[in-house]
Amino acid sequence: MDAGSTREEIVRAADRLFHEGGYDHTAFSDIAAAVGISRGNFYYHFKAKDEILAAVIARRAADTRAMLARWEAAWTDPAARIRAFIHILLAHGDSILRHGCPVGTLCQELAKLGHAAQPAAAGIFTLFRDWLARHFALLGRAADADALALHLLARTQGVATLAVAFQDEGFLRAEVALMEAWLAEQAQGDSPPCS
Amino acid sequence: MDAGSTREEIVRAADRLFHEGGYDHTAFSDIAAAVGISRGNFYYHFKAKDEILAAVIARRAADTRAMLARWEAAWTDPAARIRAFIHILLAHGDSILRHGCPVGTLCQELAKLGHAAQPAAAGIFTLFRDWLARHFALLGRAADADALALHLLARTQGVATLAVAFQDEGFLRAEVALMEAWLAEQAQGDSPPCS
DNA sequence: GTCTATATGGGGATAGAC
DNA sequence: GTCTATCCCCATATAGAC
Repeated sequence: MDAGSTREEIVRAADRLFHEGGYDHTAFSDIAAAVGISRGNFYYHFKAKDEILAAVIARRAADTRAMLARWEAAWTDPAARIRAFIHILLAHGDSILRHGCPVGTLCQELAKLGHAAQPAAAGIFTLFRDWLARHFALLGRAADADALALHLLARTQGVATLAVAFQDEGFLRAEVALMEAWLAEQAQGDSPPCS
Repeated sequence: MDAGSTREEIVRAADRLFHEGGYDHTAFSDIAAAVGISRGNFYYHFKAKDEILAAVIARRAADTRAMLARWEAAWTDPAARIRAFIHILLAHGDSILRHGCPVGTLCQELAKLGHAAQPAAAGIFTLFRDWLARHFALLGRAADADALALHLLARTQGVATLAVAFQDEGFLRAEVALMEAWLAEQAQGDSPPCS
C-alpha cells in the first residue's frame, strides 16, 4: 500500500471516529484498529495527533465544498438549493441522531479544549454561512443575507442538539418542515426582516 | 471540614470544570486542585467518576428547578416567564460564548461516549421543555405547546452552538431579539401553527 | 476525613529492525 | 512503509498511615 492511500485511509477513519466518539476520546489505537495498521506506523504519516485533526478538518472542508457544488449543479433556483441544505438533517438523520452534527460537536469540543484548531473547524461553518448568504441575496434579501444564513445555520444546529439529546427523529422531521415553511416566507419577501 | 461540605465543594467544582473542559477531559487531579484536596481523598466521597457525574447532573437539575421557580415568583405573565428563559442567553453570555450551553454540550458528549448517564442529562432539558410547554399552553397554545417548547429550546441551543463556534456575541444578542419577536407573535396567536 | 504512596492501565510518542 | 518494542506520562483507582 503506498503512502498516499494509507494516509487517506487514516484520515477517513479518523474523520468517522472523531464524529462518533469525539476527538479527545479517540485514541490512536482506535484509528489503527479501524485502518488495520500498527500504532507505530502512524508516525510515518503524521507527526502528532493535532496533524490528524488538521487533516480531518481539511477533508471535511473539501467534502463540504464538493457538496455545495453538487447542490449548485442539481438545482438552479436559490430556494431549492437552500432547501437542499435543510435536508441534510434528513439525509444524515441516523448519524445525527446518534452523534450529532460533526461540525457543531467538533467546534464545541475544540472550544472546551482550548485547541488551536478551533477556528479552522469553525471555518467549515463559514463555508455554509457564505454559501447560504449568497443564496439569500439571490432571493432578494441582500440586506440581511448574512443574518438569515446564520439564523438558518443556528436552527439546524439546535435541531441536531435536541435530536441527539432526546433521540427523537420525529422532532427532527417536524423542524425540517418548519424550516421549509420559513424559507418559503423569506423567498416571498413578506416576512419581517431577520437582522 | 465535614463530609457534607467537602462533597458539596467537589460537586460544585466538578460542575464548573465539566462545563469548561468537558466530562471526559476533566481529571480528578483538576477537581482536586480546584477544591484543594488530595486525589486520594476523592474516593472517600465518591466510588468512581461516574458517581461525580451523576451528582453533577442531579445538582444541575436542582439548580434548574430552582431557577424556574424564581422566574415563576418574579413574573406572573406566561410570556414574561418565557422571556426570562430566552434571556438566559444574555445572563450567561460570557460563559456560553466560551464553553457553550452546559446541558447541550454535556448531552452531546455523553451521547458520543455512549455513557449510561446520557438520558439523565437530557432530563434537564425535559425540565425546561415541560415548563415551557406549560407556559405556552397558558398563552392559549395548548394544542402545540410541546412543539413550541421544543422549537424554542432548539433555537437557544443552536444560538449557543454558533456563538461558541464564531465567538460572536452580537449574533447571540440578535437572535435573542428574534426569539422575543417570535414569542410575541405566538402570544398574539396570529402566527402559523408550530407542529 | 484526609493524607501519601502506590498499583495498574492506557495514552501519545520514539527508536530501530525489517 | 510497516512493524515490534519501548519510553514516559498521566489517568483512575486502591491501600493503609495519620
